[in-house]
Amino acid sequence: MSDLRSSKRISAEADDSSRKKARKDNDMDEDESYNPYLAHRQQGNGKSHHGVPSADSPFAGFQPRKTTAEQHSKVENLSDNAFTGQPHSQKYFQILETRRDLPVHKQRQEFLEKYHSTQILVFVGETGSGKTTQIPQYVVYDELPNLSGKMVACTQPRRVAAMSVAQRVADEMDVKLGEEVGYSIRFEDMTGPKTMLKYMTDGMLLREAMHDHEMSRYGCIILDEAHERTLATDILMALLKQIAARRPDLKIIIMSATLDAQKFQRYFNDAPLLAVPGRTHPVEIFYTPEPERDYVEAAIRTVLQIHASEPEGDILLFLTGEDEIEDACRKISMEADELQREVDAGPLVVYPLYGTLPPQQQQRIFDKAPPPLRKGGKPGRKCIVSTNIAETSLTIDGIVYVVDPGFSKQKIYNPRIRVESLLVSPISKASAQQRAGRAGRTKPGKCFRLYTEKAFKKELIEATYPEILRSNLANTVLELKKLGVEDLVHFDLMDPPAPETMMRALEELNYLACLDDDGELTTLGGLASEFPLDPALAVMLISSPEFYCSNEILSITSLLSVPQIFVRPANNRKRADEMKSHFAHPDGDHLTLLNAYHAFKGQSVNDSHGAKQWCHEHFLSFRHLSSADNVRAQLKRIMETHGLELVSTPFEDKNYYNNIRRALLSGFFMQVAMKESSGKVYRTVKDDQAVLIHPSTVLRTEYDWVLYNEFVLTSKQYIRTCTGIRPEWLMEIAPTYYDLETFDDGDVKRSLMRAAEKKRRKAAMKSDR
DNA sequence: GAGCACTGC
Repeated sequence: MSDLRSSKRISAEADDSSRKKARKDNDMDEDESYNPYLAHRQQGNGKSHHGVPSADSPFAGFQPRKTTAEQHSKVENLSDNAFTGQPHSQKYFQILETRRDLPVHKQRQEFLEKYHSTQILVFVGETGSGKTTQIPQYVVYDELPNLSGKMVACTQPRRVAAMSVAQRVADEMDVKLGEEVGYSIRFEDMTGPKTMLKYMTDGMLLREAMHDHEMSRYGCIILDEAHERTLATDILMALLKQIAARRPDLKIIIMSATLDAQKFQRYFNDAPLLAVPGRTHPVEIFYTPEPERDYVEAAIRTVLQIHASEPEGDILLFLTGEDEIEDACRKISMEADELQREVDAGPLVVYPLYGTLPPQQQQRIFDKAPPPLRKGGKPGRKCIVSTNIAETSLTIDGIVYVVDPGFSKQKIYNPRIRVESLLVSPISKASAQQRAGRAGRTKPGKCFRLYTEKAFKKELIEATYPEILRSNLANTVLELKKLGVEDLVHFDLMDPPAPETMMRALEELNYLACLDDDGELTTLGGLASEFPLDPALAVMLISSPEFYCSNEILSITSLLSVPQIFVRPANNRKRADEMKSHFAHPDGDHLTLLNAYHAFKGQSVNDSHGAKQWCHEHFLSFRHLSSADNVRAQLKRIMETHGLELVSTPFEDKNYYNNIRRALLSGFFMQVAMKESSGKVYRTVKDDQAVLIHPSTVLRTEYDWVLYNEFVLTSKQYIRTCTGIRPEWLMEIAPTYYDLETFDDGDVKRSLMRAAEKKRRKAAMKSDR
C-alpha cells in the first residue's frame, strides 16, 4: 500500500511553488517578445538592437508577429535569398510556383491574422493541404528567428517524416539542410547555429524539455499530427499548456486532422481554429449487408471480386499481423492465377507490408502494377496486404480500392497484472475514415467495408483510445518527474489515465528506488531518466558497475532494446534453431544474447563486410545487431557523461556469469517467477500469475527460479527471455521487495524462507571457522 | 513447442 500513501501525498501538494520557481528562472520579459536586455544574444545581419529589421535589410518594414502575406510574398519573390543573401536558384522559383498552388496558400493572410490574435492556435488540414511544409515557413517569416534568436520547432511522430519534410522545406527555402532548416531525431542532430526552423520527433522535444523546462530556445512550437495522440504528443500538449501560462511570448500551434478539432480547442481554453480543405478525391463507401463471420476469408473474396470486375486501379487490404498477411497473400495469388485461366482476368501481383519486413521488401510496394498479359488484354494490378502501417506511416499512390475488414492489433495494458499485450480489436470510426481516404489520393476511389453500416455507426468508437490510456506509465511518470511536474494527479492531461495505472507506475518506481516514499525523484531516479530506456533497464545499467560487469550489462541492455536478433524463417526453422544453439548458454537467454553479440562483434572486427554474410549464415539479424550496436554507443556516452564506470569481471573468473545474472536482478527483481511443485508451470512472484516459459528459450537446466524480461499474452501466458537465478540473491539484492513480512503464506514465501535459512547457516559456518 | 500492430527517446 506504500504506493497509495505516497501518491496521495503527491497530489496534496499544490504546484504553486514550482510555478513561482519557474517564473523566477524564466528570463523572458513577460509582456514583450523582444526584450532589449536580451539584445546581446541576438546574432545575424541587418537588424537593430530591438530585434526589428534595419532599413537596409530585405525584411525592412517587417514587424515581427505583425507581418502580412503580401510582405512575405515580396521577399519570396526577390532574386536573392533574404535569409542567406545568396542568389535564388532556378529550382527555387519552380517550387515556389507549386507552393502557391497548394490549398493552404490561399489562406496565408487569414492564417497570419489568426496567428497574431492568439497564443495558441488549432489548425486543421486534411491530407494534401500542404500544412506540414507551409505553415512552419509562414511562421518563420512572421517570427524572424534570425533576428529574435528563438527557433521555430515542428514535431512529428516519426523519424522518417521529420527527416523527409525537413529536406523538402530546405529545398523550398533554397537553403542547405542542417543550416537554416534542419531536423533533430535520435542518433542524428542535423541542425546548426544558423537553424531557424527545426523539424523533430515529438520524443526528441520531450527529451530537450527535461533539461530546459521552459523550452526557452523556441519562440513557436508546432505539434503536427496531434490527432495521432502518441504518448509524447499528449505529454507535450499538457506541458505546453502549463508553459504557455508562464511564457506569454511562446506561441503554440496544434495541427491535426479534422475529427478531433473541437476537443483540442476545448482543451486549450477555447483556442481559435483555422481549417483548410485538403486535396483529395471522393471515395465511395460500400458496406456488407450482413456481418461477416470470417473476416480474412471475406477479405480475400472481396479482393478477387474487385480484380475480376472493377476497372483499373490498385488494391489495398488491411489485415492485422504478419502471419495473417503472409497467409492471405498466398491465397490471393493462387486464386488470382485461377481467375486468369478461367475468366481471362489481368495479372495480379500481391505484396505483403508490415513493419518487421526488411526495408528492401517494403520498397517493392512502390513497383508499378504489371502490364497486360498480351496486347489488348485486361490491365494488370497490384494488391498490397498491409497492417496499420499503411494507415499512417506509409502512403502509396495509385490505390483506388481499399478493403477494410475493420480490425487491427492494438496494445492494451492491464494494470492489475502489470502486463501490456497486443489484441486484435475493432478499429475506430476515425481509423475507418483514414483507411477509406487511402483510396482517393490520385483519383476517385472505392472502399469496401466488411461490416454493416449499422455496426459502423453504433459499434465503432469515435477515435482510437490515445496511447496514454493503453500503456504502462512507469517510464512516463519518471519523465514527468524529471520534467519538473510536481503534482501528477492534477497534471492536466487531455485524457487522464486510470488512477490504478498511475498507482502501479508510482509503486514500480518506488520499488526501483527512482522515487522515494514521498514520491520525490531520487538521485537514482534522476540518473535513470537520462537514459532512453524503461526504468528497470536504466536501473540495471546504473547498478551494473557494482557487480563488476557494466560492459556486459550495457550490451545486454542494448540487445533488449532492439527487435529480436535471432531470425527464424518459416521454411527453415530447424536450421535456425540449430544455429541458435551454438550461442546457447545453459543459464539463460540473456547470456545467450550476449554470446551472439560477442560473436558478431568478433566477426565485425575481423571483416566488417563479411559480417553481413556471417549473420545470414547464422540466422542472426544484421540489421538489428547493428542497431543494438548503435544503441550501445549512445548509452555508453550517457554513462561516461555521468561518471558510470565501464568494467568487466575477467572472463576466467568463476563469477563472470554469476555477476551478470545478479546485475540483471538489480533491475528485474520484480519480474521473477518460481516453479510450481509439479510440472512446468511457474508462478510470478507477488502478482501470482501462472505462466509458462516461452518455447523459444534456451534454458535447459531445471531452474526453480527465473527472472524474465517480458510477459507475453498470446494463446497462453508466457514469460520470454528468461535467466535462471538463485532465491538467496533476491533478498540480498532487493531486500525491500523481498521483505518476507510482506508476503502471503504459500509456496513462494516458504521457498524464500528456506533460502534465507540456508544462507544464514552458511554465514554462521563461515564465521565459526 | 510459439508469433512481433506501430512509433519514439
